[in-house]
Amino acid sequence: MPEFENAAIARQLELTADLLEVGGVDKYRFLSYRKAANAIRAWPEQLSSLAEEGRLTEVPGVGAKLSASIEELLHHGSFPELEQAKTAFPPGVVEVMQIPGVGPKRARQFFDSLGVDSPHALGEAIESGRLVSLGGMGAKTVENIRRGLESYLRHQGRMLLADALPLAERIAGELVDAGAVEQAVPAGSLRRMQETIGDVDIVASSEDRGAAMGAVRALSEVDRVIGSGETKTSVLTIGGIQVDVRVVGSGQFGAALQYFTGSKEHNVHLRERAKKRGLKVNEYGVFRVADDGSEGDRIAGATEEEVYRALGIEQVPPPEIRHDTGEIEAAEEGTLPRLLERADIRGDFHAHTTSTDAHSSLVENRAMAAELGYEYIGVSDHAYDLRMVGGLSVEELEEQWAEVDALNADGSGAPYILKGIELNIGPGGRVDYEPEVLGRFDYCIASLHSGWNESADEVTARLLSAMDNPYVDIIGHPTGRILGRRDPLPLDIDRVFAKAAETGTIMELNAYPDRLDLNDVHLRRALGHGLKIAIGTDAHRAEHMRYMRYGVATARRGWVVADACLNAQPLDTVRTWLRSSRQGRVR
DNA sequence: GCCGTTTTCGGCCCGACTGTTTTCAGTCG
Repeated sequence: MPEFENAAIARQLELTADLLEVGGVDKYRFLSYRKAANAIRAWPEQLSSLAEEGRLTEVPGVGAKLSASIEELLHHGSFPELEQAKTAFPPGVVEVMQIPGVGPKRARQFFDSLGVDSPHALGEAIESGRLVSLGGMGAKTVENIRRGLESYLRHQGRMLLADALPLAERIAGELVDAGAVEQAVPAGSLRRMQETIGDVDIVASSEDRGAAMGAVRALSEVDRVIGSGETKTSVLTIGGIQVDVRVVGSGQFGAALQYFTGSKEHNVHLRERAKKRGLKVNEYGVFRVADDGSEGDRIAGATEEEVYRALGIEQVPPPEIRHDTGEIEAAEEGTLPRLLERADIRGDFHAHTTSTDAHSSLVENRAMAAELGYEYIGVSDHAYDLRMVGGLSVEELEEQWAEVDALNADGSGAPYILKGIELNIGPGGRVDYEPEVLGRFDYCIASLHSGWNESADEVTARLLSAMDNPYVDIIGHPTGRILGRRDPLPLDIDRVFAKAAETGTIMELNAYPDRLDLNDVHLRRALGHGLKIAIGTDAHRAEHMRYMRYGVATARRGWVVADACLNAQPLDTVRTWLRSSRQGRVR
């Protein structure tokens, strides 16, 4: 039942949690829904299979009650607790709760007193002056909420990693350069390289906090100061992005960095663990707890290594995998793998040229590949069937191949160019060109560019059938999602991965910032099927090849190691892998 | 609602900042 994949179940549990929180139930009750949702989102097996085998309670945080609710959800699309919660409050109230400055209590108050059941209705209540008339609502609070609503509506609360990270790095650099702080590092979801970011968190160290906070308020990017205390300053940038900077002493920097990197779930697990050992962790360090319960000696805090070691964890989990999905246990046992790094990458298989819809030439792409230190670069323009973006005819291919051969023979020592293509997966899973043409490419990527109105069975069948084609080496941007704009295709992802394992097909991790497709959860699942991953930037101009950074970050979030990554291999290994996928299938 | 090296019942993570209800509730991360 692919329409209820794990992420969808997690969303329903989170909605239930939010509704229960607005309803004001015991907090540990709604927290348990959230905790289970977190575990389910990252769980490597389909919950529907788990349910059939009666193994749902193997998921941490899922007990007797929740496993019954999940079974109901799988069979009937909902469950009694959710339905009951929905009758108490319309789901729009949950949206209101997501607005900065509004939490569960205020969302409830606005609904009860004014009937506010959507962000839009909240805007009307603010404009008409009804909000300020409520108890506890002063002019300043209402103004904060109004600005929060504005920001929420502007980018639905999230921005792309590739938009936020450069801003955060520029600000951190500015603070260090100004001499206001010793160190400044982006923390939070940015440091974890999450695909979208709510706001920018920066952790800094300085012995003169007052001066540091002043320097933050004086940053050139600042439009407005939201709040500024001894240790934290929040500002809104001219671009409407909220930036929070926390400053601590240098002896506390590691603890603060750890604390503000999160994730929340990771930190909760660490603090629980600390408590069991008679310790306490906060943003200032790791402390012993005295017999009377008061804070005792401080035993760590200057570096993250110190903090984790004080908690009996020898390896520092890389920030990208701090989701409390097994990394703490693995770090403790010392079995965390060495994750893929940018320096491991030797090439890029997904780059377009001016021959179709891109803005850079083959020569420019090759120059960028050289600049990035690559050994090889693939050209993968759109194939014939995608006429609207200038898909290449066989004659045009001959021209491109001649150019590639000439460039490869020019004796310049530049990265080797591989002849690739991005095929379109059409009706019935058919792809462009005849087999004789397909056999002349070094590799073929095949991608779905349609199917959002098809059923899960139809679109999955189309993809499986494409993988039966022995010339299809790589599946491009497998789910087709575009962050903030387009949902993923309704694929049965486990059937896709099983077929890929059977046919030796490699899955792409498309590194383009609004795709990042496969995502972290899918990647981990793909690795579980023994699949290989190819990270491609889908560059439509040479500079886009720098997006490899976000691809590598997403790969790390999915626990990908260099041995599983096609473009972390030397060229002869790449050829071997590509050949083996065709072996025994090409006549 | 979950869970067990403190427990099958009674716990369940921590601190800063803001605004307003002058002693604290709400929000945030």
